[in-house]
This record gives sequence, structure tokens and C-alpha cells, in this order.
Amino acid sequence: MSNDFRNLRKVKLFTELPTTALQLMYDSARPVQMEAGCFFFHQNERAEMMYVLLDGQVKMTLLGPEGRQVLIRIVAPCEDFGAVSAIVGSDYPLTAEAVTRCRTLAWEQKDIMRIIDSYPMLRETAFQIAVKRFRQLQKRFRELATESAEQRIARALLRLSNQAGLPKTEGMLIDLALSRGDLAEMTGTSLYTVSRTLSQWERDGLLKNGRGKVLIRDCAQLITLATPPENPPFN
Amino acid sequence: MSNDFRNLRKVKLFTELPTTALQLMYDSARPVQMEAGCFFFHQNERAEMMYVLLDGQVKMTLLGPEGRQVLIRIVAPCEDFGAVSAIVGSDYPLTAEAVTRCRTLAWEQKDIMRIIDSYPMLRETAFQIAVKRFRQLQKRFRELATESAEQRIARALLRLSNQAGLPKTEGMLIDLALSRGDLAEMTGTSLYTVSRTLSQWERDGLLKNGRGKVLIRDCAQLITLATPPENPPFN
DNA sequence: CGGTGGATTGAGCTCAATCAAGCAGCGTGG
DNA sequence: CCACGCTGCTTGATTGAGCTCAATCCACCG
Repeated sequence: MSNDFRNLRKVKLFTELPTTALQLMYDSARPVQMEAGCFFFHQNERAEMMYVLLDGQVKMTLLGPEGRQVLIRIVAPCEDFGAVSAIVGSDYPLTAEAVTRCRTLAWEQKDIMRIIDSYPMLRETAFQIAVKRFRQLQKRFRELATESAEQRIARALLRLSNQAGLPKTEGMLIDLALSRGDLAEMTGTSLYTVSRTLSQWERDGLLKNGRGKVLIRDCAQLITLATPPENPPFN
Repeated sequence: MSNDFRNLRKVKLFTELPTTALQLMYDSARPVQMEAGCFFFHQNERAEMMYVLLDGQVKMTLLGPEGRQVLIRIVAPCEDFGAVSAIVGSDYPLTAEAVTRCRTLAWEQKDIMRIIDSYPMLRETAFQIAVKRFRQLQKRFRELATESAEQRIARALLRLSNQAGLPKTEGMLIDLALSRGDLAEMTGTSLYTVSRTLSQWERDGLLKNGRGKVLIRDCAQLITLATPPENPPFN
């Protein structure tokens, strides 16, 4: 339906594209659905497809040799995933798993390459997106190395709220289907620590917990928790 | 001197460039020297220059708001730094500090842009390099989140040995001017933990410590330490 | 030689992982 | 409709890895 087409405009990868090119993309796309718990691709597989998420939630994880994994990224609707790998022509570095039922548009690598030949700016935009994500990861790396579990959890909530928060009368609702375990994998802590911390914050009245969701009441307070004592916020 | 020119060939960013383009790069380069402890640039500054390290060592760090920093990358001779930022036209995300006295070649951003217009593959190579570093960081992120300090230190040594190790009769010598503190900032531990761990390993005979250097005697053993204990769940 | 800054080592302590129950929301089937 | 079970969440108790502080020690410099 043309609603999907309109959503393509919101995809950062495509914002610079002229309408004709966008139409071309749309025409060569293939709709792909995925049930919750299924995988779009696994890490180290050849990157043959790129995806744009229309509806649902996807989590991208990196699995270690001994089984423990980390959650590198959550994909929200109107975001691309697997695109950088497909464009640069390498393997997927991460595993992409549907957290809920998902609707996506998918492109074969060769089709993308053909379109890129006509619209090289697509590759350039992909470059910029990759660099941006790279930098976010650098920041998270520093946080993981130097900050306390509590600070990291606070930051994770703020990021999620920023990325996919729904404004409600009582505050910001994060309604991704995120378990405590997922939150732990994002922040490099344990599920128990996440649970304890969130419970404490609920007792302090600065948020409300639900199963797989969090309602942030006092965002400002959360920011002060995320930033180490002293020093003004931001970054 | 033309020795420098020959070294440009070894720079991954330039390997795909035809000789004429390389000559063009060389001609528009400006030699820049830096004393130990001085800074090429600081994070969040506008990226106006890109560099290639000819001689010496550079460390790239990310500083947090409260002062603690992490060491993201060590630059060895014939590697570029600041290039991705300059090409993509953003700020430097990291601070680049000369660990030893350094000789570099430097380019102004506008000159690079001009050359890229003639040789677009330069941008493409930069893209691939950025993606590759991105992935390395993802791996380190997972390690930091899930593995023990000992494992991370072992891995850091292996990476350094791989990047800048000098083969000796007695083993691999890592002779970067790396303090224990630097190693700690690479691995997200404290200088004390690094010292203790290396001392223990020296007692075990699998390496030899020196001031700002390490001689790896038993590389295989180090690899088994870096990989988590084999747990065969067969009973 | 003495000084300076890195490196080592010990002691104590803290944060957060782990283990172990128990609880609560939700879907399912009887 | 309720009982049940599944799964995710909470919470207490315990433990230990690794941080911190502090006191040397030692290599290399002038």
C-alpha cells in the first residue's frame, strides 16, 4: 500500500533521494514478514539483503563464542538494518531477531547496487549513518568501561525514550517489548541488577514498571542519575 | 624524501589508488611533527585535517564528562587517523595524542575533497575502513560486557602483538610506549589489575615485562586465556 | 647518584554477579 | 471461568572479582 511508500521518506537512508529514485526503490522492494522470535539473519552470514522495518521491533545482537551475548542495537520502525553490510558488501556483523511480529521491506544486494550506480549519494548517506552509529558505540563503550551499572541503565532508558518513547500524560512510555534481560544485555549488567535498580527507582517515584515496558515519570531526575556527580549534563 | 612516498603505498586508505593519484596526494601533503605528549586534535573539534603516521605512536582516546577516559585505538606507522572524520566532514570523535615523538603527513580537508572528486574510490575505501573499525569495536564492546578482566587483557596483548609486534628470537615484542595505565584504559580495568595480571603471567613464564613494553613468550597459552574456559556440558 | 614517574604489591572494601526462592501477569485448556 | 503452567519479574543472601588507597620499589633520566 502507498502508506508504506510514504514511510520510506522517513527512513534516514533515503531522505536525500529524489522521488523518482525512491519510487525505484519501492518498486524493487520485496515485503518480508517475520514472526516474533524469528531471525532475519545471523552474524557472519553473507549480507545478501537489506531491510527497512515498517512495523514491529527488531533487536540486533552480537554473540560471543561461549554463549553470552550483548544487545548492540534496537531497530525501531522506519529504520534500516543490514543496509550498511549489504552496501559495503561484507558479512553481517550482528544477528537480527524479530522481538515482535514484524513487517519489513527487503532488497536484494544486487538490486541495491544497481540503484546505487544511478544514485551514488545513497552510498554516501550509508557512510554517514555508519559513522554516526560508530560514534554512538564509542560513547557506549566508554560508559561501559568507566561508569556504574546504575548510570548505564539510566542512560539506556534515556536513549530508548529518545528513540521510541511515546509521550503520555503521565510521562514517557517505553513500550518496546524489552525484557529485563534485554536491558541487561544492552548495559552490560545482569538481569537482577536491572530489576533491582528499576524497582528502586519505582519506589523513588521516578518511573513505573510494567512487564516489558517502562513509564518514565521524572526524566530530569533520570538525567542527573545518568551523569556522574557534579558536572552539567549532556552528551 | 621519497621514502615517505613509498610508505604511502602501505597505507590501507591509499592501496587502491593509482600512482598518479598517490603522487597528487604526496604533493599536497604537509609534513607535521609532534612531540610526545602533544595533541594532534581534541575530540569535538571540527575535523579540518587528516593524518598519516609515518613514525612514532599515537593514541586515540575518548574522554568522559567526569574525567575518566578510555583508549579506543592505537595508531601504528603507516596508518591513517582523523581521515574518516575529515572525509565525512564532521567533528573528531576522539582525541589524538602523540605517545612518542611523531612524524606525520597531513592534508587539509579541502584538498582531500578536491582529490576525492577525481578519485571517488578514496571515499569508498574510507567507508570500508570505517566499517571495519566499527566491527572491531563491536567485538570489544561484547568482550567488555561479558568477559573477565584477565581475558580482556590477554586479548589486548594479542591485538597489540598482531598490530605492532616485533618478532624476536625469544618471542613477540610489543614495544609500544604503553604504560600499565594505557593498557587499563584499553581494557576497561584499573592500572593495578593490569599490573597484577601481567606479574602473575610473568611468574607463570608466559611473558616478560618491561617498562612500557611486554615480551610475549607463550602466545598459544595467551590465546587459551583469552578464550573463555571450555565448558563441555557432557556428563 | 639522587630524583621522578612508572610499576609492584598488600589490605580492605564495594559493587554487582550469582544462586535460590517466591511472586505476578497472562494465555491456555479443561 | 477458574486452575494451571509458563514466563518474566522481584527480592534476599552470599560471594568474589576487581577497584581503591597506600606504601614501597625500581628503571631510567639528568
